[in-house]
Amino acid sequence: MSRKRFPSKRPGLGQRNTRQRDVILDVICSARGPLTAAGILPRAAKRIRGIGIATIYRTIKLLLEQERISAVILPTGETRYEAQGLEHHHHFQCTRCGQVFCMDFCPFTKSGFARLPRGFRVESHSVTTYGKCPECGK
Amino acid sequence: MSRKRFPSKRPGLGQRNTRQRDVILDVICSARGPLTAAGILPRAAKRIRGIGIATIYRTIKLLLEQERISAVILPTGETRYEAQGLEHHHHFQCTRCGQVFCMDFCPFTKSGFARLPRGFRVESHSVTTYGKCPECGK
DNA sequence: CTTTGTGCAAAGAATTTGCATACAG
DNA sequence: CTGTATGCAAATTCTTTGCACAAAG
Repeated sequence: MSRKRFPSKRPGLGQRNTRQRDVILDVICSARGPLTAAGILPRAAKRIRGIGIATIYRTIKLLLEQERISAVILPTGETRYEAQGLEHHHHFQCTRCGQVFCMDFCPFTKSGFARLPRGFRVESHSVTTYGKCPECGK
Repeated sequence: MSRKRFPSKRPGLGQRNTRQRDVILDVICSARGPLTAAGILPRAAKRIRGIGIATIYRTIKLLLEQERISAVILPTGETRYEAQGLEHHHHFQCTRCGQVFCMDFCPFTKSGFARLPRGFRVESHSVTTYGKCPECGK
C-alpha cells in the first residue's frame, strides 16, 4: 500500500561504480522524455547484454535516493523517470500529443504565471500538497 | 501497463441494485477524503460481513464508468477514489499519518493561499498542469 | 426462472527480494 | 581478498478474472 518515499539508506549501498549504473543513468538522462522501467531495459540491454530488470529497478531506487533522477507519475498512474534538474519544477502534459514537459514555473509563488513558457495553454491542473494535518501538527 | 480508463461498457452490466454497490458508493462519498481500494474494504466490511476485495474493485470500475466517482492519482502513484461532482479542488496528504484531505483552495487563483484551512501546514507540493503545448496549440 | 452480481481463489502485471555468483576496489 | 552488485527466479503487492453459487427483478 503505502510505498516508502525515502527508504532509509542502508549503509554500504551505492558504493561502487558499475557499467550497469553508468549506462542506466545515461539512458535516462539522454532520453527525450521520461522513461518507464520497462522502457529503460531494452535501451540499456543494447549496451549491456543480459542486464536484468531487477538491476534496472535497484538502480532506479539508488538514483532516486541520490537525487540524480526523479520520478514522474502520469495521470494514468504510469511511473517514469527523468534526470533530476536542480531547480524546483513541475510538469505539463499535452492533452493532444501526450508529451510531458518540464516547466520551471511554480504556482506557489506570486509570479507563478509569469514563468509559464510562451505557447503553452493550461487547460487543467492537478495539485497535491504535503504537510501536517491538524491532528499530526501538534 | 496502460490501464484503461473507460473500458467499453459491456451491455448488461451495472443493471442491478445491490447492497454492496450502495454501501461502497456511500463509503466513498461520505469519507473525508479520497480512499484507496484497500481503505474502502474495511469500511464496507463493517456493514456487509464477508464482502470481498474483488467486489470493491469491480464496483469501483462500475462507478467510474457511470461517472459517479473519480480516481485521484497521487504523485506517489497511489490511486484513490472520491465522489464525483465535487467542486474544483485539490488534495493534501499528511506526511505523518498519510491521510488525504480535500482542500477547496486552488493555488491558481490569486487568493489561493487564503483558502488553506486552519491547522494545515504545507511542507511540499506537487503540481501537474495539462493543456496544449506550442505545437499542438496551433 | 433468467441473468447479473458476489465471494473465493487463482491468474496477471509491476516491483521487490533471496541467494549464489561476478566483479569493483 | 572482502564485501558490494548482478542475474535469475521466487516472492510481494495490487488488481483482474474464472467459476460456482447467491440473489435481483
